[in-house]
Amino acid sequence: MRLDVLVPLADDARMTKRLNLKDVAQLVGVSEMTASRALRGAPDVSPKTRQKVEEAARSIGYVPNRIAGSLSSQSVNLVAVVVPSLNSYVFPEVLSGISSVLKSTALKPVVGVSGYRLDEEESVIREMLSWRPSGLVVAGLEHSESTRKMLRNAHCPVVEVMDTDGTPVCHCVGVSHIDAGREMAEQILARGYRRIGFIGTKLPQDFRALKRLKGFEEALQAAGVHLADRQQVSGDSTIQNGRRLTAEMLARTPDLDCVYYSSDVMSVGGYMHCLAEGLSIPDDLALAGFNNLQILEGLPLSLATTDACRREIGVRAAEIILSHSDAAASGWVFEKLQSKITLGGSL
Amino acid sequence: MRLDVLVPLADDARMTKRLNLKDVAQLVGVSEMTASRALRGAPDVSPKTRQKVEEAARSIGYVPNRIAGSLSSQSVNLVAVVVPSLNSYVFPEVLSGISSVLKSTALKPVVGVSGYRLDEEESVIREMLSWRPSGLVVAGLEHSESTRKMLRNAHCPVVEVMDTDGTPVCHCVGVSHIDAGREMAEQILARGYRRIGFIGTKLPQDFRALKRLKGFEEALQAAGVHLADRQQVSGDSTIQNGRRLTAEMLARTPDLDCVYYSSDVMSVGGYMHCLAEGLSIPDDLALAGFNNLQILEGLPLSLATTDACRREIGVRAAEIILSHSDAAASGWVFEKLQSKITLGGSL
DNA sequence: TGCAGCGACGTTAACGCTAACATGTCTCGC
DNA sequence: GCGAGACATGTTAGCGTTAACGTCGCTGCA
Repeated sequence: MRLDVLVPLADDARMTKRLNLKDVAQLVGVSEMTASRALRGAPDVSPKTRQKVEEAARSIGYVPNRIAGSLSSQSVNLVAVVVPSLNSYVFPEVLSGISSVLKSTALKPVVGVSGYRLDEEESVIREMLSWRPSGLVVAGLEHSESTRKMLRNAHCPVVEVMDTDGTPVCHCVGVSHIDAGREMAEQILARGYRRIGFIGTKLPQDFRALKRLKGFEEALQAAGVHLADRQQVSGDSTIQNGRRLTAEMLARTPDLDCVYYSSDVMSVGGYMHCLAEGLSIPDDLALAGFNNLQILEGLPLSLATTDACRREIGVRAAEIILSHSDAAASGWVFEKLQSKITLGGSL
Repeated sequence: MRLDVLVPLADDARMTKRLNLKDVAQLVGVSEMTASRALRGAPDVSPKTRQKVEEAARSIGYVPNRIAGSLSSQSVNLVAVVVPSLNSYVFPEVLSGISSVLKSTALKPVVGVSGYRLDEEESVIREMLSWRPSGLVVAGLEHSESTRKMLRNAHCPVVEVMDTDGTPVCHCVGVSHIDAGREMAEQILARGYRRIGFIGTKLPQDFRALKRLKGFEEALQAAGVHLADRQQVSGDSTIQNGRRLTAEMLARTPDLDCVYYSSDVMSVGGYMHCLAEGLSIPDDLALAGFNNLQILEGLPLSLATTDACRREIGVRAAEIILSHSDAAASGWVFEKLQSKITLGGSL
């Protein structure tokens, strides 16, 4: 009687035993400890034994159980990274900076998304800290009080990134968005524009966009200028929204000579509106955005923007985590990077 | 003698005790088990006790140790998601589909990035499986043999997404990229274009882009047409690269009447070249891309593309994970979604 | 020859939590 | 008043791994 057609194939994971170190060890004829050492590359294993263990593990398809390993060794080689969004073209570059530093180490980044909401951020951070990571990188300085408490109590280095306008819990790397807004306003004013609009998103918890607007308006006011128009959309930062809002704003306030956008994504939308309407930039309308996103490169016209040092922020954050992950290092790092304006041809 | 100026502040996490369930339980005066039940919302706890435990946990800032919890309960409420890249504007939308389904459940997505490299994919998947997730979603059907073995042995549902041209290890949700390439070629041919170029990236392991090219060329050949020119860049898919390659290709093959790009990001670059050079689309040059990315919306001209159903793929993948995460469910899901061409005004 | 020293392995006891079972305690119906 | 049953809580024994320490045999040198 053929059994193999009656019982499920051993190939089906559901039917196979969950493999553990003991299986590997027994197969080789050594203790679990020796197998563990061999697979981790720990010392005190003869080359011959090590090779046999590795072979056995491979042959049966053993995957170590890091849950047990981490519980035992009290160490987790993960760095939690909490960002508001992955759609915005902004944070992947921060991640890339982090990864580039971590990839030569034993640490791995793990991403969580907070959706620009402090309550969601709190639950994401709680979840990540419950895995006892070796470090935590979180975008922004604004958090709920419970979040702040968790961050203070976290037994790992915590780096708040992107922003320096506020009081960090611990380490901090970023740029000043108030300064960025202010500087762009000054450049705009210096070029003689006076009928200035602002277009952004309405996310009440996109604090950095609000800070840029704040700095921007302050600088305008210092020159006795007020925003001629201003609109914030409730949706995402998209090219389409940027285009639509620009059209609406120009319809409402036809004498605008310049628009400042909360993001390059939207300023590109403004540019598209101008292209479609045959408006000349900067003669008919000047445009400025923020972030120095990659989508700006390749446009026929170089749009004014401010580089937010996203990649460098990621790099520095990862470096701080590394240098503080041994509990030995102490001292808090507060690093204000200098954002850099590019004026391009749109101002 | 004042000790408090000599010993570090209790606020500093490094100096505080690592809190565990016992601390909470002792504070309330119950057993660890009762505290555990209370905090997990398990039954068999009186409302009064539950409240006291929750209060105590909050007051001392206790964060459960999910490593220990998962080891004990043999269950991890994480779903591993492995994608080639987060920069490409493509995968965040898959993630968003996954998250939208999972957010009403106890499961959380965890993202890993493989960088369009099978060896890196293998190590990322090994790492993720070593955390014993409740499910694994991975982009693509091409994997190293070891990866395939791990996926087969994984004691959790595995869903290969994006692509249906190949043999999945287990569940599969995606579209046929060969078909997508073929259909676009047919549309292009139907409109009378015959001098057709292809522009893409050179990533040898972006298998889906290769499949689109394959389907595209097959359909051309079926009509007796050959690619007039073709160039693959070694860098990323970027607007700038799309623009540059378009310029170079037109310089080399001036009589081109249509270009098919491996991605919308590049076709937008082609569009930018045309804008800058005053070329009329589609009269001077027709353009077609792939993915139906958000960046297409808001452009003055609607560019031809194929919608790859990215969000829906994410949604379905998450649903499959959910319905198979109890080991009871069985049967493999193979779901070929229908990609949809949009011709817009560029063909 | 004796023994320090080292390399290669094994043994034990956690790590922090939870499943499963055991133990009260209180209510209710007869 | 008393046992059945429901509920609230406690106890025990792992989960799979690793840190720390123990053991054993062998080498080399006095």
